[in-house]
Amino acid sequence: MKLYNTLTQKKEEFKPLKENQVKMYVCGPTVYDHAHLGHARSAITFDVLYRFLEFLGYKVTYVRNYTDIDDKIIKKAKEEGISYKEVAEKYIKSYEEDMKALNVKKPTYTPKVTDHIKDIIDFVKALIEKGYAYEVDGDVYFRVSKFKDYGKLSKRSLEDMLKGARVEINEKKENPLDFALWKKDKGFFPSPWGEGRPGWHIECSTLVRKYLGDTIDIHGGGLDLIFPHHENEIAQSEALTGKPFVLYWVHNGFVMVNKEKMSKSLKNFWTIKDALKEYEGNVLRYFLISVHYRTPIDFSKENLNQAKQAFKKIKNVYLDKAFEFLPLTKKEIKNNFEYIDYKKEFIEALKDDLNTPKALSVIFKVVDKLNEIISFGISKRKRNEYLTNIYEKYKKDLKLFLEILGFNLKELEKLPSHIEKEIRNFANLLGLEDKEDISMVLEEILNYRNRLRKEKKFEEADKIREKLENLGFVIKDFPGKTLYYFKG
RNA sequence: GGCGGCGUAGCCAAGCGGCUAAGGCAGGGGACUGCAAAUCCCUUAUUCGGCGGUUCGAAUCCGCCCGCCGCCUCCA
Repeated sequence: MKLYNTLTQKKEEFKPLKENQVKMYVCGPTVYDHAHLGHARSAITFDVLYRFLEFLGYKVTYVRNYTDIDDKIIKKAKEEGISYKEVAEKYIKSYEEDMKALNVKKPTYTPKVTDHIKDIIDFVKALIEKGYAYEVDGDVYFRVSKFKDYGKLSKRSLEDMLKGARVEINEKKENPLDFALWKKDKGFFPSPWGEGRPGWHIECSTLVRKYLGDTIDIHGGGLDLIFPHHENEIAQSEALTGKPFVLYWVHNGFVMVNKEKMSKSLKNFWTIKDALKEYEGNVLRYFLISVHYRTPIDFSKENLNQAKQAFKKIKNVYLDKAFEFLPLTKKEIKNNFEYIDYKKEFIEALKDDLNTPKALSVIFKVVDKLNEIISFGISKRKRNEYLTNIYEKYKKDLKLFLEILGFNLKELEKLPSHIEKEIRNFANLLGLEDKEDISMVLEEILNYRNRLRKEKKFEEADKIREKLENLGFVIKDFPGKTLYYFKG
């Protein structure tokens, strides 16, 4: 497949270091608050990449870290009067809930920084030994001037950066651009330089090396991490190992609100939890992948509602069982349907730098085909083997495509618990036996209703239909059988 | 100032040198249905921010201009 590489600023053919094996690292959240839609975009972008690479047959080792020690976490802990560990724990839990709701597949490893302090210290020690770092009064800094490739990812020279002014003046540093590897801080972790804690960038370099090795295939994150975070990671890692750190740098674009970046400081963010109150996880996923991952995406309720409507079309056909309920005939039914295999088109779209909008358009082609067949079958009031075969193939393709893009199919078919409760109450009211499986309960109701229809007690039967429709079900009667699905 | 990105129908969004400019949302007309929902058929950009240039041929390449945004400080 092709991937855009920030380092070369080109779309490149993706060739991992080891054939059929991919090592991927993505910067996870700093856990000091609930994650917002920007975090969701990053998580979902790389989730789709992860799933797609696996689909292509690669064995992927995917690592996403939790930065659970940092200035902001400590600040938050002070504000709330709890320990930094409690803050981190709380928001890791929150993040994991969000990931679950968005159906983001668990990475192979999700290490926490505080579980790897020793590795970090070893890393820093080695950098000092090699002359790439120096200690001043309990702090350790990276000596930027010693690393000749500094700036190669963000495309800026040391002179440019200095001219950029806004560089913090720190008397301790040899060069204002040197960055902290270790920060002196009482009460944290013992080290050869006294008690302290890791600087911001060192944790990723350390964890990459520990879990994946000196050179990895893909390193991802939001565009805003290019500088300084990823630039500094390169400096640390390549200074230590002398080997290329990352083959493909992949960065996702921002979530925008009114043409401004969604961010904490602008206070224009929606947390994932806020969004989930109004939109199901599948809809948020649809919204976020309906734009190519490198293009900025505009967040607004209007756009989210469009995504909701669009996704509903997919959902409807996915759940529609009308065709399967049509009576099967051996006779030929004159038609000009033929199966078109869209798999290649779908896969090619994703192979082209993860073109998810294009992939979605292929899904709609399959959706249309299915709807055409269903509609045709209903108009003839029957189906045959030929049509059923095509129908089933399309249905299978649809399922496959939705799975690759990470949609939660189980969630699609699941009934909201309050609806389930109402159904049970209703069955009870009709004097029907309660069953554990809710679909069995529904069958009971519909069987009961069909007996009424047989006895020509239409008025009562219609009342039952009305009740189910009010609960959000689509009810369609066919000779001897009744079709239902929950549309919400 | 340095580096990077964006501008395609009412809205969202693919396309990145050549078949009739994908797809979705919204809208209009028709069909099906007792009604509704879902769905089907038809319909919605001679044109891709502007102006030049390269080319047999450009939304796609080059130049200039206009507008918007991001990074350069913590940030997905």
